[in-house]
Amino acid sequence: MGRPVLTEQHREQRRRVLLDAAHQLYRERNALPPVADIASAAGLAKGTVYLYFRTKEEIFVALLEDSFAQLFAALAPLLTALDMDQPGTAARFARAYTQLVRDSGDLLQLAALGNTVLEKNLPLEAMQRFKLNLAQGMTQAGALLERGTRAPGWGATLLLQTYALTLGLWQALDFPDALRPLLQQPALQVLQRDFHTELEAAIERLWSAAFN
Amino acid sequence: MGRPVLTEQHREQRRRVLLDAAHQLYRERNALPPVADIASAAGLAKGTVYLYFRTKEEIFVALLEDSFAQLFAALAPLLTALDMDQPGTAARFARAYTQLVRDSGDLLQLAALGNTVLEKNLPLEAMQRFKLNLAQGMTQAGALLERGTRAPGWGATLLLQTYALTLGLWQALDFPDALRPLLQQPALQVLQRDFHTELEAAIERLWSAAFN
Amino acid sequence: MGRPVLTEQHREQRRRVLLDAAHQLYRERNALPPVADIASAAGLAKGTVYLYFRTKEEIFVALLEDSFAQLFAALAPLLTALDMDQPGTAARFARAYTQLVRDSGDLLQLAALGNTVLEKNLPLEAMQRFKLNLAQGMTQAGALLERGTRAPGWGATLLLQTYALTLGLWQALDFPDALRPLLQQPALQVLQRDFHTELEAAIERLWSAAFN
Amino acid sequence: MGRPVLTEQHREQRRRVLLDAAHQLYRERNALPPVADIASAAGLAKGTVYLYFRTKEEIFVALLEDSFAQLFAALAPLLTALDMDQPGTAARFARAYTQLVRDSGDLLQLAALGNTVLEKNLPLEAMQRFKLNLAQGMTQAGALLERGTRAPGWGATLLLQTYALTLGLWQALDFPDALRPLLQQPALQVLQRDFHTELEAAIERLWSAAFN
DNA sequence: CATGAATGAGGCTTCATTCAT
DNA sequence: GATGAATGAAGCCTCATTCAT
Repeated sequence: MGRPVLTEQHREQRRRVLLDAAHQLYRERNALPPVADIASAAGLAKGTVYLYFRTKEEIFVALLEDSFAQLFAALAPLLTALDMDQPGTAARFARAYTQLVRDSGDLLQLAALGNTVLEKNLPLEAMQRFKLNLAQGMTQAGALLERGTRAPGWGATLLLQTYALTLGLWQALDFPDALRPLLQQPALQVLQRDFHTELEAAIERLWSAAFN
Repeated sequence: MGRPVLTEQHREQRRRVLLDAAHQLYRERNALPPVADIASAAGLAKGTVYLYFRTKEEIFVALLEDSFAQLFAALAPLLTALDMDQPGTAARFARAYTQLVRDSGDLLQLAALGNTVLEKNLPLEAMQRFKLNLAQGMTQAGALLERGTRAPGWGATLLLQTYALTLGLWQALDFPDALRPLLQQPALQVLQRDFHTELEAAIERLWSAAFN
Repeated sequence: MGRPVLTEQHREQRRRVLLDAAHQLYRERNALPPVADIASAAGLAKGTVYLYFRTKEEIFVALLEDSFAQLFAALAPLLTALDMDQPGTAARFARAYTQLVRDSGDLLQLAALGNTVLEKNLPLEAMQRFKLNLAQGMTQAGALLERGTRAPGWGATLLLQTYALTLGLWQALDFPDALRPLLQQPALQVLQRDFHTELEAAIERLWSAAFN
Repeated sequence: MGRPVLTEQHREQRRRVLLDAAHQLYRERNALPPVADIASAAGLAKGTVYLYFRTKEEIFVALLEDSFAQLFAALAPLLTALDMDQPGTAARFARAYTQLVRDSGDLLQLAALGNTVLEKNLPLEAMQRFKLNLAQGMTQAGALLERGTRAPGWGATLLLQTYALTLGLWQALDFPDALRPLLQQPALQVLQRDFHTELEAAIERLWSAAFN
């Protein structure tokens, strides 16, 4: 009676192809590309996209979710291994964390779209799932930090602050390419810093307060 | 020289009317309103808008600049009065600062548009001016913090981090209205916090590390 | 010969299921539903629909043919029993006919689609068959009216006029649901009449002229 | 302060150009043409169409309203001049009316779209206006028929029936071009009649009953 | 200066139909 | 026969911006 059940795998593959194409185009253009372009970059027809995503925005939230999932996955062992009784916890975490962020690709770029662009045309359910995943990730990672000796919620709060600092710093220090040349001006000194360097310092500062 | 002065005043008035209309509409709709709507809300014709702003986005950057200017203006006396030799500096600042933010209207909402929406269609010069203002504001306010006894740049850095934490936290905790009902779910606990409360705690933490 | 029979029955069953589903959805939405919806309402797959109908429109013409067949089937005994020598023939027919129409479900709604929507994408052959059926129905029923004493074609003509009056009246008095509330306005009085009441009067008038 | 008030005239002109273009295309294709085609046929840009009509469908209702207005305008003198005390009223009206219909262009073709196609995407207000106009036209023309000696509503009712018969007959006798060749078949005799001839006969029958 | 009519690029989404399995 | 994934044509409408008056 019809087709075998290769379906589920196949479906996942297709989604992947589309996500990769979208990701690629997003990087190139720094803006949500038209669906037509995504489709053709994926070697599929325009209509096919809508078999896998209900909305263009849903594609990008999916991308964002992937990035977050990866980040949290990488964060877990890091937090587990973190020896919080030794001095220098903050510095050690800041360094490792910055590396994670560095490896996380366009996470921040995508995340910055979140509140403004993506929410505009996103099926409610998709938005909800995204927020739930985010909350869950923070809660679980937060628990790893508490080690039973801290007040419940302490870890999640610290991670929330960490995330906020990261996202905000990225936005403050990100410049459109066209503006890059102007960065030379001394008056712009505060803003012409290297994001990752600055991130490490900021996180260390935040965490050092949390571990005293 | 009679003409230009009158003209200049008039020009400023017109800009103001347009900015107010745009601001108002933005608040109502949570999205950049069409130029036609801004114009008619201001009691002007569509084409007139372009006599005062080159781009729709320029309107909103102007709004953003205003907000920042106000914030920095309010920040200066606060920083000047801040007695950094007393204990509790961080807490005192956090409290006062949170109040400023609370009073600053839609600063954050607008600021979140920055890197993604506004930069997309902004005359280079406008973008540049905005970044310069921001940098200058931070540098100057930062100097107030240093009081000569700190390394140059120390204050600006702290303020940059403060700003980043504020902006990022706002984005993390902001929910589209449509999602508000779902906030009840316990799984979303981490994200269902009150922004200003959370902000005060985060800033205090950040600053407490800076003052040890 | 065992196979084809079973097959033929089966085929007829399938068609029926699809027709019923289509009919149902059409009533609910007042518009030709997407094939996907018809299929799933029938518990079948989209592709399957095309094993039984060449075109979406063909489904609805089939529905229409069914309705007409029923109407003519009910009309025959009525016309046969009609005593045209008695006075009041027109009134008696009008009453009985209106009842038939009332019982005929969505015949008119579907019929109104005919010239505009359905013809747009209908295999020529299907359109032809439909028109033939209609013509035949009228001719045969018309013959019943003539009773040999009238000129050939007289009956069919009267029935054609009867049908036309019915269809046209339905369209004139049909209002989209969204407009229903506005029917209160006195200016709309002419159009806010009950279709069946009006139909009976109109048919009686038409027929009374034919029987003098 | 800006533009003179040539506007209103100009606006009317533009509407006319668009309506004519739409009308023309509709005749050619027997289907609502794409807005892009209407625009280019009118020598205007696509977006311009939406300065004059909110919806594609609104264009066609406007066309329909025009046709009706013309028909009613022509009907008034005809009804006024109609000597209802002479015998042969029905025949005289039927002849004159049929001529009006013949001259009315695509009125019927457009009218047949009404309940099905047009209502699908029509601003409520436009639909309402259309129905009001129609009702008003019938009511006023109906009053002319009553000459004070008939029950109020009698005339409007007769006209409603007249309209219904006209519209329905047109639909019954209209064949898509592709089917024209098949009309030769004797089985289709009932339906292969000339619309205007048939209309005159039908109207005469209807009216002859009304004037006895 | 101010106007607002005109422009036309831009982009999403729906859906009938096909066809490989 | 049945399936449903894939296709890609089709078409509406919005809106920033320009420019003739």
